[in-house]
Amino acid sequence: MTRTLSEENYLKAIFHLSRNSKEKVSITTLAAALENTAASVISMLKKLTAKELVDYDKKKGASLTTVGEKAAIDIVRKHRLWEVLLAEKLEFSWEEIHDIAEQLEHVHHPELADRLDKFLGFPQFDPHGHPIPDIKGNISKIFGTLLSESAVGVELEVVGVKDSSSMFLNYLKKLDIKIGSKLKVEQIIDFDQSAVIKINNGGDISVSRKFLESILITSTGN
Amino acid sequence: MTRTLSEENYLKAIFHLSRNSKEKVSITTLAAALENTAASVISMLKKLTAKELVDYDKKKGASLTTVGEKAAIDIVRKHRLWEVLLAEKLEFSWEEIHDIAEQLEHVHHPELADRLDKFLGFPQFDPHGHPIPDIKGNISKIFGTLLSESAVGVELEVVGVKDSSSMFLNYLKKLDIKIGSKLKVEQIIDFDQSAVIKINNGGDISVSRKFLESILITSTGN
DNA sequence: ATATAAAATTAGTCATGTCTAATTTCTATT
DNA sequence: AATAGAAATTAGACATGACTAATTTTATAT
Repeated sequence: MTRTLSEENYLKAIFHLSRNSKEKVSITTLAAALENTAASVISMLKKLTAKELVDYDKKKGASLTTVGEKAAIDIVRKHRLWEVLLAEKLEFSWEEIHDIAEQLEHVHHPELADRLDKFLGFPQFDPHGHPIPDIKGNISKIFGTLLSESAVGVELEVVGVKDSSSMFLNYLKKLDIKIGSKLKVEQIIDFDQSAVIKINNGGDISVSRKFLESILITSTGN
Repeated sequence: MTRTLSEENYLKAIFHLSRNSKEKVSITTLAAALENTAASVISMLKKLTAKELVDYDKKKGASLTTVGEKAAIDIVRKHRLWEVLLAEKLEFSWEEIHDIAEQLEHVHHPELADRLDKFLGFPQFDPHGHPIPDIKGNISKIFGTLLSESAVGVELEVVGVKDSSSMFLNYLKKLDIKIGSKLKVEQIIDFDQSAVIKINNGGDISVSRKFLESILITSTGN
């Protein structure tokens, strides 16, 4: 029951997409996420259905079976643990670790994740603020809320990002935003839902709605 | 110029085989090492020749170009560095690390090997006693000599193995032989070149010629 | 020198996982 | 209910990297 690289990437994509929207995933959505064609997606879903990793209903779309979900969580666990190692031990930066972890997550060994977990001191979150599934596959609820949900004028602290692309992370780097940074929403522009925010009590800057929806924060209680 | 998994495995195999025998490598030898057919080897050698990673002469066999050798050394460097991490940090045992490192060696990132090297404290040898190529690709001469070359009655210390297969390493584990173990060749049997050896000043045991040729030792000067 | 065995090569097949180009099936709107 | 547009599906092609089954070349022993 060894899984190919492609199979693992499909499982992971279905997992993330159905977690976001909480629904079954359509062919078109999957195709966009994986940057494949709809035809390719269909043929792979047939294969995964035959392997009983995926349930596919032409009306409602694809979802993971119990076995498929376990496999997906295992990959996500490895991805996030490797990210911690890359960032904390090998001193890679926020925007470099994702692409390396995309490769490392496919390394197979029954004990690898657990050994990593132990070596790293059982971290709860990866460097992007995402929860690391535990040895049993339990995933703690995401920590923090979206910056887009925050009230104006409240002191906030960055606890994670929803987008791990190096494009976004490089942008954050340029803005000097990292986990722990202080933010405050100064005003929301009705016209396009963009906002003016203050970073680390410094200058104001204008950001898009998409930006606000990509950052996880907690209120620091002020 | 990204290399596929298969390409990398061919480069590595040619590197190891031509290092052992110091000669160009034949199709048959490569096929045996990679557990592929001769036909498959030929078609891959054509591809690698077209990419200028390999020189292939039908009379003399295959060898690596300068670029090909650099690529091979890079893979070997990553393999051995990962083995150190797996053994020293993640507490995997001698016989487990090779197979995991076979996967990890194919993870690509321009700085990964150097970051690992630094984190691990610039190790000179991997857990099997093999030299780790440095950042420039220089490989220190192999440390130790073959147990098969040792004189009878001399106190010896294990510094490495030539065979990293889990089959051999499990055998060593059963015999309680690891790096640093004391050995002494008690006698050589003329008939089949097997030997009686003493392990850690304990009981005598009989081993084959093949065994003697798979262990690297130094004399402890007694 | 020639027969035989080993090694190398060629030709053609196959599985995997993509793709494009139709074609069919849904879905939403009028 | 008819229909336009979106989504899903099918059919067929292709690259990769394996394979088997001949066939040719090379090396070796008599």
